[in-house]
Amino acid sequence: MSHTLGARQAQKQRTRQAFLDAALTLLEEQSLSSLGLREVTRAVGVAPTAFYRHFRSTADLGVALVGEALGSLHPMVRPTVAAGDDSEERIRRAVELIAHHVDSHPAHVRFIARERHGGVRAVREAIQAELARFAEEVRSELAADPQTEGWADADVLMLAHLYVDQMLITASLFLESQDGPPGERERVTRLAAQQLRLISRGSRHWLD
Amino acid sequence: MSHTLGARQAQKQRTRQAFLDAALTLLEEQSLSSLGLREVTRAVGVAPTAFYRHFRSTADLGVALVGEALGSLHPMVRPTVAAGDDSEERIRRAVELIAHHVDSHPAHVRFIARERHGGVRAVREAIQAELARFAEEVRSELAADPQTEGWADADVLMLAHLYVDQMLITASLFLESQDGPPGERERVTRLAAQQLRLISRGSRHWLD
DNA sequence: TGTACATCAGTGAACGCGCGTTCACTGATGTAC
DNA sequence: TGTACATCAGTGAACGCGCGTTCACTGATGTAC
Repeated sequence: MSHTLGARQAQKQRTRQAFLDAALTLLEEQSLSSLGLREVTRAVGVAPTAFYRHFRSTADLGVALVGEALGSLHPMVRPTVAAGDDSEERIRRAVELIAHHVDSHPAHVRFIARERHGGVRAVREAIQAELARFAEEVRSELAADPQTEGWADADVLMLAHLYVDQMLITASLFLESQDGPPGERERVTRLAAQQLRLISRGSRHWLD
Repeated sequence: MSHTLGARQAQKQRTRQAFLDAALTLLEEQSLSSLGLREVTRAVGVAPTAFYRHFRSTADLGVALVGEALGSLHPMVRPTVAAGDDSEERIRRAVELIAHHVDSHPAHVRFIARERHGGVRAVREAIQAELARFAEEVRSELAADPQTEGWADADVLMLAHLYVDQMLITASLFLESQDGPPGERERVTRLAAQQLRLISRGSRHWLD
C-alpha cells in the first residue's frame, strides 16, 4: 500500500467511496430527500453507525456527490461550446460528446438533473454554485471567440447560461432515451443538434 | 349547497382539495418521494386512514398535482410564444407573464421543476406527457406564424421545445429570485428577455 | 311528507417494521522511544 | 528492531418514534316507496 497515505487512511477512503457509489446507485430509483442512512450502509455492507465516521447526514453525502458528479462533467464543458459558429462538424462533435458522457456516467447525470431542483437545500445550492462556475468558464471561452466581439459582457454571460442549460437538457434527454423506443437516441441527437444550430444563428446575428 | 352535486360529494371534493393544498405546501421543503401519508393527513386535520378514500398512495396524489399545476400553467403558454419575431413589446410581455405566474402560483412552479426529474416514476411520466402536449400546442401556434414558412415540421417542433424549456428555466429562476438579494428579479427579467431575443434572432435567420 | 334501508367519508385502535442516533466496545494501525 | 501506548474506523446492542396499512365502526347523507 501507499506509504504516503497509510493503510488506515487508504481503507477509510475506500469505504467512503463505497458509500458514494452505493448512494448513487440507490438514487437512480429515488430522491436524496428520501434516501435512508441505513439503506446506504446496508448496500455497502457495514454497520449503520459506520456512516457517521464519514458523513454527518445523507444531505452531507449529497453535497459530496455534487463534487464528484460535476467534476466528471467538467471536461465536457469547453469542447461543447468552443467557438460560437455553427460549423456542422463542431456541433456534431459536441452532441456526441454529451451522448458519450451520459453513456459513461448515467448515474451522475441523473443525480444532477434530479437534485438541481430537489428537496435538499444544501445540495441544491452546491449544484447551483457549480453550474454558475461552469457558466463563467463558458463565458470566458465565448469571450475569446471573435464571434462575440463588440457584445456587452452581460450578453456573453447570457449566452453562456443558455449553452449550459441546453447541455443539461440534452444530457437529460439522452438519459431518458435509454429506456425509450429504439431510434429515440437518434431523434434526440438530431433535436439537440438543431437547437444548437438555432442558438448559433441567433449569436451570429446578435448585433444585426 | 349545489343540488347537482350533493352535500356528500361536495364535502368529499373539499377534503380532496385540502389534501392537494396541504401536500403542495409540504412539498416546498422536500421531494414527493419523501412525502409521508401521515404527514399530509396531519396537515389537513383528518385521520390517516381518510387518505385512502381519495388516493391509493402519495405517488397517486402526486399525479393529481401534476394536472392541477400544469393546468394553471396552461393559459400562459400561447401568449408567451405567439409570433416568433423579437418585437420588444411581445418579449417584454411574455417575461412579465411568466414572472406574474410565478408570483401567483409559486408552489405549482416549484412542484413541476422539482418532480420533472424527481424520484417518482409515475409523476415524472405525467409531467413529461403534459409538457409534450404543451410543446405540441406551441408548435401549432408557431406553424401558423409566417416566420416559420418553409420550415421542416421537425424544426418547428424543435423550436417549440426550446421555448417550453426556456419558459420553465425562466420560471424556476424567478422562483429562486424570491429569496435572493433585491434586484435579482430584475436581473432575471433582463436575462430571460435577452435569451428570448437570441432565440428569436436564430429563428428569423433559420433559413439563411 | 314520512319512514326504512343503503351508501360511504371519515374514525380510532392496533400491528409489525425500519428508521436515526447514542454509547461503550474492539482490534488493527500508527507513533514515540 | 522491539515495546508500550495512542488513535480511530468500524461494531453491535439498545432506545424511542413515526411510518403505512388492516379492520370493524359510526353517523350523516342519499334513495325508494
